[in-house]
Amino acid sequence: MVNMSQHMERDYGLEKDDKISNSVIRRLPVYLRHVQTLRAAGIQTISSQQMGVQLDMNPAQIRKDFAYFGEFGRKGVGYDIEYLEHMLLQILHLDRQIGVALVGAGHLGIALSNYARFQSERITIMALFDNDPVKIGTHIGDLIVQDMKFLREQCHDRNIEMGIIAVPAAVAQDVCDRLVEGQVRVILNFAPTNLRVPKHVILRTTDFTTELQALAYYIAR
Amino acid sequence: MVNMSQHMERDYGLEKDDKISNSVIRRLPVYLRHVQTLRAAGIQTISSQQMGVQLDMNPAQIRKDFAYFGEFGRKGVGYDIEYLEHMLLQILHLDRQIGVALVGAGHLGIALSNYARFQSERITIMALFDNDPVKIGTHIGDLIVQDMKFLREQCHDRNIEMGIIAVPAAVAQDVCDRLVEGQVRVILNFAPTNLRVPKHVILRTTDFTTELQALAYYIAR
DNA sequence: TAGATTGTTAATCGATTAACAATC
DNA sequence: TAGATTGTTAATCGATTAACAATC
Repeated sequence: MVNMSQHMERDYGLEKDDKISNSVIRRLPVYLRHVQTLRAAGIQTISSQQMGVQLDMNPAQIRKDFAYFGEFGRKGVGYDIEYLEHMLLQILHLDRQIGVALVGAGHLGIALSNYARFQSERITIMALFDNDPVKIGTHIGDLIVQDMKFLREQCHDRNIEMGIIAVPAAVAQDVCDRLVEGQVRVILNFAPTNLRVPKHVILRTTDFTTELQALAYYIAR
Repeated sequence: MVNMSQHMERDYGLEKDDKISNSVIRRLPVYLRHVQTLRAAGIQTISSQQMGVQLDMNPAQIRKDFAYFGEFGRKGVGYDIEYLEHMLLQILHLDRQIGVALVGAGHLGIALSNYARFQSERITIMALFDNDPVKIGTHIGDLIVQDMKFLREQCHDRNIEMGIIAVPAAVAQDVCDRLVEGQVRVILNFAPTNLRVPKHVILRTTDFTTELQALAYYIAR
């Protein structure tokens, strides 16, 4: 009995984030983007059925994904677009500013810094680093490229929550370690290499080479 | 009996590529990269056990992935690194040149054109397009930026097999349609938008915004 | 031969889809 | 009320992992 009650308390404590799978999480931004498009078009309500057709997805999956986070819809009616957008933003923590450190001021880094600013104001690149003396001190947008030796302290002092690695593979692990030392817990890596992070750090690697090579499989078939 | 023989013939025709799942295919470039690292370090043989530790993967999964494509290993010994690399390159069609058209000569496009050349010589960007009159005619590496109005005919005439979309979301569908008209069957899209392609075209979308937003979920937890 | 490791079948796990009662 | 659509449980599908006979 004691065991059971402890177990239930623990479940209650974790509440809604009771291990939502990554597959679900990665679909949320897709829903968000679509909902924003619909709102811009002046649409006010949508059913999972309609959304399924528009996004080429199974309507049951859409309903189930939403239901993990509460009851957003109205039976017989569908989902209110504005409310749905509000909830998706909240779930993804995009209802408040998220500070990001971007490491690497090459073409990819510059592309990313433009991109992120345009697309989603709440994810804000607060600091940009490189180790090239020629680049350090130059302006990119409204950011100044800083020496990588300040990476750790800047992340820590400014409470930066996310790191983006856009440097060559050879130095990616070093950059990654510095981010972790600076208390960054969520890292997006674009370098084509397998990075090692402590268990408490979330790392996602997505690199061009791997994507292209995987797609090459489908050629000539 | 006639039906059965037809069915078997069809299976035989599909042979080894009898629907290997995308999850498997996407791991192949990871194996390839690792095997190349090992070879560069002068290592000649590896077991699925060792590889599992190094890549933080289940050894049974590694063996099963390889086994879809034949018997590469030696029982009691492991896999010959050089032979494994050879086979992975062959499976991914990286043993011959693959012609790529890159659309978008912004920072992302330039980053991609550097990247792809360095990493894997066989995936070759053969043509680069943009619709900005200022960029058209300029050199990027050893490529000249061409007007997008030549996209379709160039892809068709030069037998380009893969397309990369690195343009803003607003024009991505138009670019995509032109690639398809030019007989390109495999497309990697970096624009944050849901593109429509005919069934016979393989499309993979990977965009920064979606990745960042999905990762934002894991912040503050 | 003894020890190691593959290739493959069976068991498990997890994610997607179908079905339907609840209800707007 | 009748028709529509959600939220959720059950069924299905697919992918991962364990286990082990075959064999180097």
